[in-house]
Amino acid sequence: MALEHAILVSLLEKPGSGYELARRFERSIGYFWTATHQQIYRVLKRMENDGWVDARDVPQQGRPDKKEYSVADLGRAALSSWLHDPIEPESVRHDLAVKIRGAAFDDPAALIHEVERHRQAHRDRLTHYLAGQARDFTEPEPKPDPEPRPAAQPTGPQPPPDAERELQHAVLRGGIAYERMMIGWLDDVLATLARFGPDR
Amino acid sequence: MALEHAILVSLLEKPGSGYELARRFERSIGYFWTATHQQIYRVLKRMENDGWVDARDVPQQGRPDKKEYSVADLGRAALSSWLHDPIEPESVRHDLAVKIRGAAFDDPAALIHEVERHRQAHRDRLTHYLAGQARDFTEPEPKPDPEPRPAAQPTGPQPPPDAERELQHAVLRGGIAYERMMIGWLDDVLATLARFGPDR
DNA sequence: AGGCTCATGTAACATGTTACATGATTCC
DNA sequence: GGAATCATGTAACATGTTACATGAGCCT
Repeated sequence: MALEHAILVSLLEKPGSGYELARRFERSIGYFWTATHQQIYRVLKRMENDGWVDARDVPQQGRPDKKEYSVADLGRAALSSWLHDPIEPESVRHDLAVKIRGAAFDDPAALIHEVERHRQAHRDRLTHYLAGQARDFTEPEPKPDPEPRPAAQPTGPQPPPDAERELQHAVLRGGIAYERMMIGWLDDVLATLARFGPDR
Repeated sequence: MALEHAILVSLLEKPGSGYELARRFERSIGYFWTATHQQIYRVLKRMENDGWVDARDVPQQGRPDKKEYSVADLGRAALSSWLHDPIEPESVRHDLAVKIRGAAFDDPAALIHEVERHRQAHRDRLTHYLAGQARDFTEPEPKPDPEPRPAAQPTGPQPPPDAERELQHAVLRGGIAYERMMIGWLDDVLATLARFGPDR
């Protein structure tokens, strides 16, 4: 499983509390992974016990204190080892595809609204991703980091600092490609469903 | 959850044993849903208890007997009701995307082989889908069913008989679009990774 | 006063994965 | 004789989901 690893990556990109992680999993990380706060708190506790992350209490004004987590050496090593382990290419799970094949035994036309809803959701996500891309990845030259990184971590190899940004962009382009593909396919499905009108 | 519904759809398309279902989940149904035989046996047992499916012992020559399941009226009703319930558009989970973002904190070039492996797996699947499409969906006219369906089931509306085939094809086209998208994206990722060579 | 956001959690349950177990037949 | 396929299952464990719980402060 990779929830732990997704958390490690997110904390390496920026330390934060369980709550903040949960929010990120609704946004940028959520492009390719989802998790609820219950899951995150549970896993985070285990990771703390295993020494993968360090926690530090951060008092705040006007807000409850938070525990800010950051990646410990053991966590960094665990991530590195996972990165070097091959994983099986997963197959997708599409509830909607089950519905589409199931519609043949019910009323195909009744599915049109559902498919249109999904199409709209994918359009919305695409719009959101494109906005994010325009916001974060339009500068022709990556701006020279005005404040250099705190310090090079002691462990492991150190890729150039803009690798982080470039690879985030590559993943975002994947999200964009996925949403575009889905919109196109759902149009195809709608055209197919339309051929089985309500009274045929 | 939709494993039960995926099983119902598969059994409506053709009755079969748990073992046969498990095989189908590695093939056609597996395009959009996966399940191991353990899961299938467990769920199938529950479905039988709930009266969603009927089981019938089929003795075979040279092979162990099998329990052939078929969809009962209650199961058909359950499927129909699920089809009419809206579901949330799911977000994807891509281990590989976690790895790609994680590579920024390790050695990006070390990921190249892994990404190439995945690209190959998607190419293989695409080839397999295209072969299936050529095999099953090339006739310009759907062949007139020589042996008409056993009998119209008593429940629910009855779409035209080629709806099943057409909708299966639409789902397969989705699989094809997905694999093509992934291959294109992984090429993009490879080009990005290549910019962070082993000795930069 | 009521609802929202920030912040962290417990408990129960549903699903999914991995390992193990059995036994017949067919193919090499 | 050994491996693969057909066929069905149990048990233990890991993950993921849903519901519930608490409490401070901010906004209207």
